[in-house]
Amino acid sequence: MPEQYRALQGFKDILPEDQPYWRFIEETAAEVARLYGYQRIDTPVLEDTSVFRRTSGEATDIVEHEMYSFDDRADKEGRRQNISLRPEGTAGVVRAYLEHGMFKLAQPVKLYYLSMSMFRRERPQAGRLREHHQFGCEALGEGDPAIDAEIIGMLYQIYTRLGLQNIRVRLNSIGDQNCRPQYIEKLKEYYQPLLSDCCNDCQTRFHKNPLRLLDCKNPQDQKKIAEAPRITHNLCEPCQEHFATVQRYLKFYDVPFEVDTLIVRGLDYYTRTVFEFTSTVDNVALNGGGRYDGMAEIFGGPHTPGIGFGVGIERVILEMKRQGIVPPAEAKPTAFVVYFGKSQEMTDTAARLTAELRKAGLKALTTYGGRSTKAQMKQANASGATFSIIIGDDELANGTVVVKNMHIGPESSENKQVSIKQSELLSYLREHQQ
RNA sequence: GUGACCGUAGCUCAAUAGGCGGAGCUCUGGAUUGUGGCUCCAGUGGUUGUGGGUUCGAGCCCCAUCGGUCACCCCA
Repeated sequence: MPEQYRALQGFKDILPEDQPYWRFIEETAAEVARLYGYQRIDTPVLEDTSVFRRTSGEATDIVEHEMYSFDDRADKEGRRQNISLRPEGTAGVVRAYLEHGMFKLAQPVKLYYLSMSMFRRERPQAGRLREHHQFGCEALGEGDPAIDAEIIGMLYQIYTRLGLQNIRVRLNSIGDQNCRPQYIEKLKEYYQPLLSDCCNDCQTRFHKNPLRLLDCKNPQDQKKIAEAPRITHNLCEPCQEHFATVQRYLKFYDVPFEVDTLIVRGLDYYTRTVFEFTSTVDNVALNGGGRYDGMAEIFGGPHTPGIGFGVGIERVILEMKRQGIVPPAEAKPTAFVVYFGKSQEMTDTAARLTAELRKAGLKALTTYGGRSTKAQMKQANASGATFSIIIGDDELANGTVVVKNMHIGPESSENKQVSIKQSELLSYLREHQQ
């Protein structure tokens, strides 16, 4: 296969063998989301670049060097719009909320999206792709901390239903427009005299995005982080109360969370509550989320509090595999029609019976192209079908079929096959399947 | 963007010291001309990622390039 016809770097085909994981996660997530009153939305994969730029923040890594952005073809006036593949889901949903006037509906408006593609031009590695998929929820138009707890509780319930264990839930509050600027000043004051002793990354963080100083993993800086002022000790009164209430409500959902004052998140739009669920194996984030009370105003909309999260489906699948969780398998066929002979009457009969079973809603397979009897039976066996439906010359002559139970093993003395009228096939299968 | 490791059949991997490219699985056919699983036999499948170099001779050594994996950065 010439390399030019391979999938692009960081892009992956999702093969049939992995599809059961996807279906299991999608069905579980959607079911729980509906339980909490969320409604599905799908937004376009392309948006005007400013939708992401203005919300995520100009100086974030995602916007600065990870977006797939390009000029669209020129319109009639020769203008070119710069558009981008979405790197995250929230901005598009908020854009849609405003565009369709959903702020006029009863609030909050609770939306979820399923397996939407996200694109970031990073170097791929385990659990990180250039196209990945997220399931996400956004609750718009409600600032009550109860909804923060609700959304985290819902997420936890989804993981529980998937069978995942040992998931770390980490929670923090990064304040709002009132208290965060003051905290950042305090943090910079603290770091200023230590800066010359900090790693290179931290030196740039200090100027570019001071909150990220707390994110440094360099050993030489850990002590500085440990003694740095905490955001949670510097929240304004309303933020403090909000955070306390979130934690109180969270207990109702039995979520074993820990407050981690060091999680800050990579997007600028977050306010107050932020959270991450991580695998305990490698601490990699399975999802991230938080409150973004200022986003709608960035788009010129009315003040609209909001909170949401995005779950990385590929990462959840990785974690499920690590924990040995096997998703429900695809249903096996009820019947596999085989036929011995190549006459038109024979092939017509096999095709007709197969079609009738399918029209009746049974999962039925058959063979094509007149293979040997043994080969057909092998195919029937490999398909996992409960019954093979066997048609030979004798059956053709008297309008019957042989129904053979493929699940009865070779060592069993149990009767494996019966001859029945073709007209009784459907009712026989309905009666005897599983 | 930085770094490390790895590229042999559809998949998982062999190939003595640089000396005729192999096996298992899968797939196809057969052993049993109308009956699967177990077993046995046979077959299909390769420009050893690509291009150059060293050598009498390169899957193996050297250089380049492309791709993959992993880590850093960052993130889901």
